[in-house]
Amino acid sequence: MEERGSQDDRMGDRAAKDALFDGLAEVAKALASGRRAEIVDLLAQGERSVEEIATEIAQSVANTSHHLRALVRGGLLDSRRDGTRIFYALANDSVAALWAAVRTIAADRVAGLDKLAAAYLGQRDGVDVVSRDELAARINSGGVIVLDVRPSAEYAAGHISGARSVPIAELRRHLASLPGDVEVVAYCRGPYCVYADDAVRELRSKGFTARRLDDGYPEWKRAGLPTALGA
Amino acid sequence: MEERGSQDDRMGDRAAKDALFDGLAEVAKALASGRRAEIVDLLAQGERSVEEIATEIAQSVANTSHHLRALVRGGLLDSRRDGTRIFYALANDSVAALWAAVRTIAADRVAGLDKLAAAYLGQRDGVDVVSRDELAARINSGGVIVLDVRPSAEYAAGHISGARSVPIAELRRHLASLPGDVEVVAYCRGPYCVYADDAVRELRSKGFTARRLDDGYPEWKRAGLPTALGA
DNA sequence: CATCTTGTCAAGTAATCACTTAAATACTTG
DNA sequence: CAAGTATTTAAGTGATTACTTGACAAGATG
Repeated sequence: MEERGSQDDRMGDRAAKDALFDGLAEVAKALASGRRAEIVDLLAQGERSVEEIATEIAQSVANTSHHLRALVRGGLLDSRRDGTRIFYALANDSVAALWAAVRTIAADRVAGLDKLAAAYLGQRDGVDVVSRDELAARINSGGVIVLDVRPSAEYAAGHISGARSVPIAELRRHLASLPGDVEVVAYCRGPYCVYADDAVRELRSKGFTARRLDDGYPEWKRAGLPTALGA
Repeated sequence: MEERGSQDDRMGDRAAKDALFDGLAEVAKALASGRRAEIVDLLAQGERSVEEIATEIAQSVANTSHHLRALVRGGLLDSRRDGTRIFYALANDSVAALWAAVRTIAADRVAGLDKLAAAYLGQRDGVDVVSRDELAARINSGGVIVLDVRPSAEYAAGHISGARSVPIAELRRHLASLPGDVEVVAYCRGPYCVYADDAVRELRSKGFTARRLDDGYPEWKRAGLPTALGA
């Protein structure tokens, strides 16, 4: 049995401090798994049922349910029941801020993340980006076509004002209806969503001038830029 | 057999996506331990050597070194050598933002965190708080005494402009020199630092009007409010 | 009510993590 | 270069975590 120094006594109980910081770390623990990070990234688009989430992250429903519980315990998610389904959503805006901070730090400072991103998103050499602010200005001044290449349900739940819904799977079908002399900007779920990169590569290979928004719809909305609802 | 959109492609994507999000989750993993959270909270005050950190979190130097490596790997810390010592510091401002987001979510939404905080900091019922902005205004208009109750080395490394250094251990000695008719505001390392709470309780028990700043020096500095250096 | 759908819980296994002690490095100073 | 200090690495152990399969619980619907 070791005796605590007088310094520790003045600082309060060591065990209590440890417990408090363990409690604070619970929040980080909730995000400390690639699968749970995928869930948060997905739910930044809007609420989803357990089954939808399980499909999206390619895990069993039981395992997904387990992860969701961990995220709720960490305070990152809320759930609500609607009929036989339970829908999960981000608890509030500070969760989106937390996820954004994690992404920023990872992109700036985690060794090898650029390679992992390239492996998933494809070579980004040919994919130029537009910032939110630049795109907002271009939309106002005209002369740009904005494509929302997410699944159409996500477009319906909220999209950039003036954007056209062209899910990536249907892009080929819409190529003919795009004017060839206007720049196209594609966007999707966020900086680590593959749809916009794929769309830009496809468009460029067909002779269009195309770039991607450097992040996605959630960031656009969070920045207070104009959005619209419905089909 | 090169079919686009075949199952093989999707499975390849899946592995790459998992790897990418595992990489993003590395950042959260770095914070996902109470001891590492304590380290980040401490380093928000400024850089520290391994030994100082080990003492502060009450762990062996070897174990602390291990935790520090994990934090560096997650991109949260940088280190520099000075003579025989190695000093660690937060890598940049987004790490402070990350830690602030974690604290906000934990305080708002983690069940039982209020009890853990009370157990460490003591009952906060009698400890009223002042916001940063209110304190900044009060300092400008005069009529308030600001006490920095952190160890004097931390005061020297940076403090709120106009604050007086009164380490908590020396508070009793300074009581006589404080005017009884002016409000006293104490601050320390942050919302989960115990010094300011202890100081306010001590001052109030001696008849002073006293409150604590609701967060601490790092948040003050991050908000761009006036600071000063040196003794 | 019985039955269906959706989601959660339980038990088990392999992998990872936190911490310990002991030894090895990296640098400074004599 | 040798000695000394500060920090990292290695090896080992008990605890925790992620995921699997199979069973169970809560509502919705006929």
